[in-house]
Amino acid sequence: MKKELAKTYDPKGIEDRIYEKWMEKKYFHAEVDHAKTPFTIVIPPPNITGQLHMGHALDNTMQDILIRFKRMQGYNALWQPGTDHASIATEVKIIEKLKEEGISKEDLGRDGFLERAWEWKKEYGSRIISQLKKMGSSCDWDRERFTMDEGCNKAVTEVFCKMHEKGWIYKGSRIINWCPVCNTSISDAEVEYAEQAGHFWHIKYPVIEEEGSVSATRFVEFATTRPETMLGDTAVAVNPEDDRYKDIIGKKLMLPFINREIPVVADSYVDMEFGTGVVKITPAHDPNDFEVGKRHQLAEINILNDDATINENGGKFCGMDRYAAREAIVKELDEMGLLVRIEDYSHNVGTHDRCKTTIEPMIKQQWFVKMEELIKPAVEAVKNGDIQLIPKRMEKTYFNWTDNIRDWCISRQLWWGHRIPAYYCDKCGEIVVSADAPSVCPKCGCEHFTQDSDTLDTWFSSALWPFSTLGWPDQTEDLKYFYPTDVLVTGYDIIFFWVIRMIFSGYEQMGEKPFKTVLFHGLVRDSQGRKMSKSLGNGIDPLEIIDQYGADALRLTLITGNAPGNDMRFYYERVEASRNFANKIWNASRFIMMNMPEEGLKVTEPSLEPVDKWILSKLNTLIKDVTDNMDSFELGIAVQKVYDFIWDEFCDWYIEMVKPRLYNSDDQASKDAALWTLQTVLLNALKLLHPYMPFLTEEIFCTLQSEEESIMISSWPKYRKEWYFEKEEKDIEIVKEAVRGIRNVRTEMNVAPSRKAQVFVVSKKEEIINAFTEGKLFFQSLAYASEVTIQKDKEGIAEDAVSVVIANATLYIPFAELVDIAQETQRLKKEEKRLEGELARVNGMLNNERFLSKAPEAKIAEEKEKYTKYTQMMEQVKMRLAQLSGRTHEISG
RNA sequence: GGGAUCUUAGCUCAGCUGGGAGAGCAUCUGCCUUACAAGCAGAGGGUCAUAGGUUCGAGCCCUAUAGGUCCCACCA
Repeated sequence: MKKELAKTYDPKGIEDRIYEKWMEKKYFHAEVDHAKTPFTIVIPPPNITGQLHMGHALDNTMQDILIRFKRMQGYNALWQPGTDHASIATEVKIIEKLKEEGISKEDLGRDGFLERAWEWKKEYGSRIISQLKKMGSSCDWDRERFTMDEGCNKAVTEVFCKMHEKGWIYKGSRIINWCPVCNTSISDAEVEYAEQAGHFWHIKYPVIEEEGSVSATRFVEFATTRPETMLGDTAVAVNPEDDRYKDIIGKKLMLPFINREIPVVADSYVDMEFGTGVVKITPAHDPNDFEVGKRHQLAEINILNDDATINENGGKFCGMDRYAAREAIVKELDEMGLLVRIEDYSHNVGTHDRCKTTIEPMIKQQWFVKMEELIKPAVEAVKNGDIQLIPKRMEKTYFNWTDNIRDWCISRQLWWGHRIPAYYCDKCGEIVVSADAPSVCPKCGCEHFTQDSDTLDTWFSSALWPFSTLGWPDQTEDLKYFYPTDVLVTGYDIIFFWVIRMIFSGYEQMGEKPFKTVLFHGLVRDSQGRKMSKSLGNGIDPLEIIDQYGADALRLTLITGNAPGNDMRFYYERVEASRNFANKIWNASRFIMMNMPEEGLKVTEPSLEPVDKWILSKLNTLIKDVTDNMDSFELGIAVQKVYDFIWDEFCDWYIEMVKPRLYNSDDQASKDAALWTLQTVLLNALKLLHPYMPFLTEEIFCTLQSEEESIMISSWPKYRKEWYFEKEEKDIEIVKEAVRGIRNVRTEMNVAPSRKAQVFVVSKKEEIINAFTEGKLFFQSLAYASEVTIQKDKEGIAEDAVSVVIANATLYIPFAELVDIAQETQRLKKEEKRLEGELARVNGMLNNERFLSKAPEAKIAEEKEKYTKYTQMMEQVKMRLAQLSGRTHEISG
């Protein structure tokens, strides 16, 4: 039956309809099947608070391409989807919403708050999923998971208890990063350093003399960027080698306001060259000072409340905000004559990556994961290639982190998240870590416990994602079959947060890597190269693009011309180009369908003509190249090749070349062969393109091949020996070159297309003559030839014919009127010059003995061949020039 | 301070293990040729940041320099 398609491709309506069909047919669903090889990808779970942004769009397009590719190749492809509870991000959002209602989370209480949080999850968790579906993502939605669902919680608890037992999870008082706004500790990875303009306050403390009196003349001067922390100073340090201060080491200073006597200690941590060579030591509020304090047994005095106001240890500044206190302290120091000077100073300040609040280092009891041993297999795996990072340079970033790893602070003072499975005896305070609340205290026998109120860092559960989603800690069939997963696709920005943690968790819990390959992509930036962000308002909504241009166009845009790990800029013009390509394919398909017989094509073994063999051979090479590229994750290169093939070779050449055969019904066999080839090539090209543009390819495939139900479950094309046609490829390329040559001179000579002209081909070479004889027709349809005459010499060709020189042949096109000989001469001279250049290069190589002795045989042979070709072309150009010059003389003489 | 990366056509970027510089968009010229003007045919445009080096041969490898971007550390 003849199929009708609309004149332009309109993705609206089509995409949703097709996606629904795929869902209904359960094509995305994967079950354990030992007859097939699994190919697994776990999705980087998007936040339940999130909305689809360009980063997701890119990330999911890449995954979908790989999954669809492998599925078509016959793998049992599983794309495991799910969402992340994103503890802090979500909690902040919910608090904001509560604030609008005029209530705080404390008003609701823990249980009430969690109830609200689950409601939130229910409402918004599905939003991002439906948006992913719009992209065409072929995830197995039957397996959708959530990082805080029952199974994941079981996994988290299991890991926590196991690691605690092993001693790798411990509770301790450490300097941690405290966010006073979010009211929680955060890990080192969550601290973002930002350059801020600040001040360097030069301050001095008076020395306490031998007799115990505070000196009015002797001071020790130092500088600080955070003067308010002086309230917690418990020492001042100098370098032991520093001659300037040797005499005061061991002496005491008087801390202003607090009137605490603090010692001068010697510690090599102090840089003599920097500032005055003196550092005030605040062990409770600075990581380095904390270390110094440990070495010198200094007191750790916390001066801050959780909201960053000064606490009772701050004396009269108690209750003031940290910045207000800073101002007040500086003012009073100045009045006391202890402020030496103020210097402008730009320095890096640690901020919380979520809320951008300046963090305060504080000493707190927190839970940590000991990293020293845990990280080892993760380092080894990447070193020995067990896990491959793409691009390879990401390894350096990876090792940079693993080599300087510090213990991971995993407790968060939040409610939304996995609650720490630690219980404290109400009577004696004994800590019991276990999956369920203990009934009796092992120490005192008390039966009342209180669970740790903290929750875990959200990445703690994401770290288990590759196996928790497959059923771990239960030894499920899914887990045995699908684990380890194959590829992880993600942005390089979460390499520390997530990738590394999944790797060491995989080795520790499963004894096996979580994935074989990590494919990194970069950031999608705006057209000016800026990060897309809410505050800048420069974000482009993928859903709007889909609405306007279709998901396929968006997907193609995100993949084309982008190498792994590189950032890209987003341009509407590029989406338009992608959309145009979709339309191009649409129309080529439409053309083919319009020419198909009503009853469908019956031919099974067509007698192929050279041009059919040529395009099949080209397709064959394409299949091989694209498959190779995709196997090595070169997605951008692969799709570029499909694009070029479809647009240039197939549409601009092949279709144009076979049109006369389709319009002429005299030779049914030839027509059938053309139709068969058109259909075969199109279907195969569509398959190659399907992972990139799933909707369009499905729509055409099903219209063209009504007996097959879906392209996505069709088989991936394979290279076939019988589709390799060396001779035909060569012959058609010669014809193309000649056609291009003729078109070229015609435009240069300003000959209107309507004016047909006879073309003479002069060549002595048998194979050239054959190629042109076979391709005669093409010169009429593609190069405006009225007639093509092939002969061995110049006999009968007008002297003023325009000539086109190609290898082994010269084409002459005599136009009715005189061609401007000067112009024609000039054109040929240009060609002569070009050939001179080519010959000079080839000669340079072939006359170089070192080249001949050292270059590979094949390369030498190639250059020799070129030499012959260019020499022949040169001869013909020279000959033609000589003829024209003779004619010029005739005319002028 | 340490590290990574980039510098290729007017713009945005490809260019895999070294072997005659590419694409898209933009520009110019001609075409509404019965699949497609979201198109067709043609054209112009690049000492591949700079300077050295290795090599028969360098956009690609090495060194240095300049400029941009990013990551890590955080000298108070």
